[in-house]
Amino acid sequence: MEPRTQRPRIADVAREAGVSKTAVSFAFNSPDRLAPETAVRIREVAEHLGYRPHPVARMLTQRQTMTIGVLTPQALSVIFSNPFFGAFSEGVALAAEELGYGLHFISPLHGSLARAMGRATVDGVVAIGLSDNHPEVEQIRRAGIPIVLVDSTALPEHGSVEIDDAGGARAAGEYVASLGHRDILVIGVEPPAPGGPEPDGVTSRRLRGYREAFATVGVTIPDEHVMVGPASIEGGLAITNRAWEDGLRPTAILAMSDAMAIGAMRALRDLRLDIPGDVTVVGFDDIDLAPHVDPPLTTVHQPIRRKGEEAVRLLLTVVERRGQPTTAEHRRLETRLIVRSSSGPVPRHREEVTGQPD
Amino acid sequence: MEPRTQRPRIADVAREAGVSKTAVSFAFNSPDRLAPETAVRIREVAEHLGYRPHPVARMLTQRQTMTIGVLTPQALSVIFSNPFFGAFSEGVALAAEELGYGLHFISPLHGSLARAMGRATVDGVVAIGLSDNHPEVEQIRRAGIPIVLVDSTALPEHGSVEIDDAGGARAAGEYVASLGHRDILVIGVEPPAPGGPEPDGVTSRRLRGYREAFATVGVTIPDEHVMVGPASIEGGLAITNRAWEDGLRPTAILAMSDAMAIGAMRALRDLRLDIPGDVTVVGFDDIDLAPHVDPPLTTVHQPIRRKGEEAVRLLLTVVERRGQPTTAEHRRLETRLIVRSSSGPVPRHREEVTGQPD
DNA sequence: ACCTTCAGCTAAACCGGTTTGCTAAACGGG
DNA sequence: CCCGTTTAGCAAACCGGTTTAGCTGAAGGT
Repeated sequence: MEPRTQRPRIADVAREAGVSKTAVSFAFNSPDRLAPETAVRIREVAEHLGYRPHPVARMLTQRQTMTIGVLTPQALSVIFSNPFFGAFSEGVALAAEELGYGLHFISPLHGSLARAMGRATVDGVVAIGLSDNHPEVEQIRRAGIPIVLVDSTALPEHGSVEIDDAGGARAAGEYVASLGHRDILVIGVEPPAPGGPEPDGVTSRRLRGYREAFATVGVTIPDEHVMVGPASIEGGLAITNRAWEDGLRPTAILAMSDAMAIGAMRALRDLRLDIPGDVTVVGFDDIDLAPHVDPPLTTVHQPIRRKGEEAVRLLLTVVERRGQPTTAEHRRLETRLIVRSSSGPVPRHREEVTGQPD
Repeated sequence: MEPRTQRPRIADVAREAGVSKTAVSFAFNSPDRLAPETAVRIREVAEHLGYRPHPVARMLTQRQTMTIGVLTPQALSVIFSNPFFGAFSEGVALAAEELGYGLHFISPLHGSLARAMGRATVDGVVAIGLSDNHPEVEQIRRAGIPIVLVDSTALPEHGSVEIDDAGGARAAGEYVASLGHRDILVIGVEPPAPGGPEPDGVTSRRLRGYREAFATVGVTIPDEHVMVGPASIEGGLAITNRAWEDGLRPTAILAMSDAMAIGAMRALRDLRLDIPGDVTVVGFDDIDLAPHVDPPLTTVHQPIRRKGEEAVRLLLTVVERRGQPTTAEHRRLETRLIVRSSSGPVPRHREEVTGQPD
């Protein structure tokens, strides 16, 4: 009776080939330290037994995993629904694959990101959208593994990649203002952790840009005209409906994500409103599908894939020179406004009622 | 001079707390085997030292990684550009997160999927689009870890989740035929490995469905009217352009992926053709954005997220009862045609020239 | 003939944890 | 007060590899 048909171990190969474990290890990792025919024979025996070195054991001894993590404060099951994240992952994957690293996605485990980090066997992580006031941010930082922050509150000690959020938002705002719009609804992405006001997150930076733009024409966007929700089609849809229920009748919507802008357009259409005839909609991200939606979306372009790529390259430079205390590098990528067909001038009948009231 | 500020090990905590390694381990894993105050003290010392059990070492001893892999024969950097994959991953992530498993994406490493599998520390994998004639399929199978096949050639020994490809395609074909179309272009997804004809892959199954549908009206779709490429917007765009350059002038395009259908629509628009006035376009997948593109896409709906979820649940039932030789379960999910606005009757001026020639 | 060198291989230590088997002290019942 | 049981904690083995230090025998040099 077979004891159990287990996966063969290195010792099994060694016994079968009549050599030591060391020799088997050499046959795989440094064949030059063995007589050529011995190496060949060992590999034949291994092949015959179906032996593959156990990756976990190998990781343990080599003290590296050849894997990088993508850390998100949101559940993967929600963030994957945003095409932005797909494109970002594409960039990450591109660089990781090129450099021979595997990819591990890390999201909160039973509500705790730190716990998920603890389980993850990675050499470094790219954190996306990790805000400064995340309750576990300290634990995560001190995990002792290299981190690159993307779209997060930048910190001197970690590398970071971000975009010119304020600039992009300002460009969008100025453009919309120049079309004559004065009654604006801003749709923002919900801070990952429902914690505090996230003083310097992506949402705040973009909001600042919008506000700066309107300030130049003497308009302030009141807080009640800024509504946040999950960065998805449904999120944008729900917010727009809520705004209309609240009695808001903006002539333009500035959304901080294309997915949300698309949701907003859906809601507007359901309200029998024309885009851009009745309402102008401007997104943010410029996802692949932005030119293909109905109507083609005016939006702020950002180099999403490149953001992923650069983050990985930055990360791997610090991963690969373990020890040397690298000075953290900070990169900022540019944004630019892309005007398509979802934006237009203020509708005639609204021109008088808007503007500064008194 | 500090020897090196390393990550603390269990022995450091043990020494500092004046107990054995065993006690430290117990403090974390089975506190009930220790006096309460001892457990607390040990955890305090650990916290103070910033100790976290090393995940790799833990995996080694527990013989499980609490991670599942998503295996794709394509590079992640290409497959992530298809929204279908995003939605699928969403389903996978949903089930994995719920059950406390992490997610690892496995794609070919330096061209070899088997090598990538070898590196990956996972308890099981969900393989998507792994065709039977993939050169490394045997090695992957014999890796000795549980596999569930999705959209792949099903095999009795592994669990599988698939959809009614032929049925969905047939429905699309019948609908298009009923609109009077007789001159069809089929846009298919390229088999992952450029190997052979992939006799029973997704592409073949869907093609069979299309052909069955047209057979009922006495039309055969010639091989020159079936063109394949990467499942992306660019893929669909390129194929459509190539078809027009080849002199093809179909009145309807059946695409096996929404992304490709969207690319096809872009190409048609660039050719100054109206959709559906001049050409009808039908997709496959029904991605989230399908209703939002211009024009809203007629397509075959499949439960993408559920496919991911079910695959993971299937996988974990076999992962969790290691040992018992489970009988592999095979699930097939339904598809249905969703008619939107990208499809319509054959244009008048084409009605006479089409039909069965002689 | 003797020493050195080198090729080819091995035993043992190690990576950082968990688990098993055992011991010593405290407990408790009669 | 004695003996069986429990409690608290420890040493050592183990998971499955890699790596270091060292051994052996044959070739090469003089």
